[in-house]
Amino acid sequence: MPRTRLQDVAKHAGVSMKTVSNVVHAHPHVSESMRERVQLAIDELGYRPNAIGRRLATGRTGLLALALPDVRIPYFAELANAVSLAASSRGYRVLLEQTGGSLEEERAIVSSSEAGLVDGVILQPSMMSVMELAQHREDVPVVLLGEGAAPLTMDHLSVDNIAAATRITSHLAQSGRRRIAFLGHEAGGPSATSRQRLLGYQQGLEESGSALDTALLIPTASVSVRAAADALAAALDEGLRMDAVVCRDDLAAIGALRALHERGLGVPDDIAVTGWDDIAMSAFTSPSLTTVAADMDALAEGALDMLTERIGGYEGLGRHRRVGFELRIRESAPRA
Amino acid sequence: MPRTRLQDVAKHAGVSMKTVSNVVHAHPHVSESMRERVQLAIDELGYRPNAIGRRLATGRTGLLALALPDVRIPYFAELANAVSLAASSRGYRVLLEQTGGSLEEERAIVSSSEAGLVDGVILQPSMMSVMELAQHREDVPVVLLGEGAAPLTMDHLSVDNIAAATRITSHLAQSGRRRIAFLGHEAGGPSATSRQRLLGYQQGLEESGSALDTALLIPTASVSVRAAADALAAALDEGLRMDAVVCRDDLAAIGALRALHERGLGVPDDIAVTGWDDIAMSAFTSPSLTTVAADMDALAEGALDMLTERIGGYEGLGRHRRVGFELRIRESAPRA
DNA sequence: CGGCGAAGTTACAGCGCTGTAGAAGAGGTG
DNA sequence: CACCTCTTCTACAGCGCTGTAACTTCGCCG
Repeated sequence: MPRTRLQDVAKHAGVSMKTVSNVVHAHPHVSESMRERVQLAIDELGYRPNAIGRRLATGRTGLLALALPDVRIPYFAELANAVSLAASSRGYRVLLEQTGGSLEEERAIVSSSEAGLVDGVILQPSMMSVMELAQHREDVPVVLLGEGAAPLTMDHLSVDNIAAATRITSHLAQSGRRRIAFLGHEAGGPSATSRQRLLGYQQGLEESGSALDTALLIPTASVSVRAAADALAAALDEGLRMDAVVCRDDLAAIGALRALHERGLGVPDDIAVTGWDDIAMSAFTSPSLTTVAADMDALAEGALDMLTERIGGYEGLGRHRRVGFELRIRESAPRA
Repeated sequence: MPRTRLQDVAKHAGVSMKTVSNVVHAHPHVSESMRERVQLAIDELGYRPNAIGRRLATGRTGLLALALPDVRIPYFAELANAVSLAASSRGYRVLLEQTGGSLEEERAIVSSSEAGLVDGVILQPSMMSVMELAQHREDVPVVLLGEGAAPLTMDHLSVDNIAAATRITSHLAQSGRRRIAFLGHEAGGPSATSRQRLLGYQQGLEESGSALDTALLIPTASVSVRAAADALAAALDEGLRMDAVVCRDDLAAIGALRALHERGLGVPDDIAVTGWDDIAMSAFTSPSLTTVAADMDALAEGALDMLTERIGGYEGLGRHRRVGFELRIRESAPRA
């Protein structure tokens, strides 16, 4: 049997479709008696408005796409959670799109062959270049997240990774560490994120008067716990010595903890370790991780704000905003 | 300026709208010359079909809702990833709905006031009762995931948690453990999942001839690393002794590792620990975790299969399927 | 007591697309 | 060459809803 439609309710109540529509959406200018009559008909027929019909008529879908590499990476899970909450508080629902960090998938997101499905897109690019992003068709508003460079024409939210890396490196230097390694940038050319963290690391070393020793830069085959553990293990086994490791992210830090533990090296006594992202787990590793925590709520709220403004018709140039961060000092790299 | 519509392309190419539609969807019975002519018009005008219009006309949206408590919990992130991949291989896209484990949110999912938005729902319920689930309006196909009891009328996929808990408990007993504790069921009345794992734990003890000591049942205030660490620490500090801990999930196990480490207890030498879910992290904790791994791909594929069958019109009774699991034996509870 | 504005309600034309039925054209047969 | 069968294409009516404009009441003022 076909579902009851607005029309059926209207007929049943003996009123126009539009009046039923007004009752459903609690529009003003509907008399109390009419509201009751229509509501009765709605209840009797068990009417539920059809989302698609409305969406077609209004042109708004109430849907946002959130495109990120992989929700299994804890940072992105946190992001998905924050965006999802921020979206639903504004009446939007979130379509989860995993790009797997692949160029094709990212391209598919920004120039989807189908239009009109989502009102806006929140994209955390990892492969697309600025130029390519800039050339995307302006059909749907896009907010960019993350550390990559963003075109002037698009909204962008990021954390000042250079500043954060400088801070965390300085923190290690101030607590007396002298040979501070960096672990976890991609072996096959660092991502924009890794690059910024490396720059900040370098700046932190300079500010504290330490020399940069490129031997202390330990790349990994991929962004994963295993790759980080393997890479650090190999470096140690080859005789590389250090008294601190700035890790590209918490996953790498967890890999580092594992590799150090296996070799009987104490953290933080022999080697201090820092992570990045403040994933839930980082408070519970042994030792717990000193890490950089981005203001995730500000990130999600900011993205939603910019996106809703664009959806609302704002046409200005791209806004490039930074959200805050803080160091969470825990056991793996305590204060001096 | 308004977007170009099917109609515009049709006019531009001097053909009917339907022909353009046929070209767009690569329907058969379109001559080659016509296809070229229409394609040219499409390219010239930069036409992109509007998803909503089609959805209204066909009645299918190509959207599925995935409702789960919280993507930040690693198990659910893995699930979201698997479902998302399985869905996109079938041409569906996934709407992420977080219920926060709250009854209201779960109810809102199954009896959403808006119809027609999604073609189907995959729901991992945590609070709703069988009866309540059964009474939901039959507007949209639903597949249930997880260990809760499911109504006969609805499709359901689960892992045999009792069998798995029996296996992992037996594993501990076989490796010589005698005082095996259970950590992590909810203090305020265990969830269906915890209940089954407890039952399996009990059965595993029985099969190996160990007595059940209810003092070894250690509930936690919530399902989290912190709560588990706190609960186990408190139990140890009160003098409770054990030589193994079956944890409700990997998060609890990580909390346990932490609590044991702080007290100088060796894992697995003094106390063996097992987890559940085989989250990515569990291979990299120190020691790495012996854990139960559900066949996540089978779970996602199975859910999609059942859902697409329902969407395709299957009207039979609910199918209740089990997916496999295996023990991943790692350092925290090695083979005897 | 006619006239006027506001409140409440209705009719109708789309939003952009597809399914159906059938027209037009191409090709083959007796 | 009339007739029939395919194939290709078109016209049109929705899918379920909302925005707009117009219409009807009604209370109230001069």
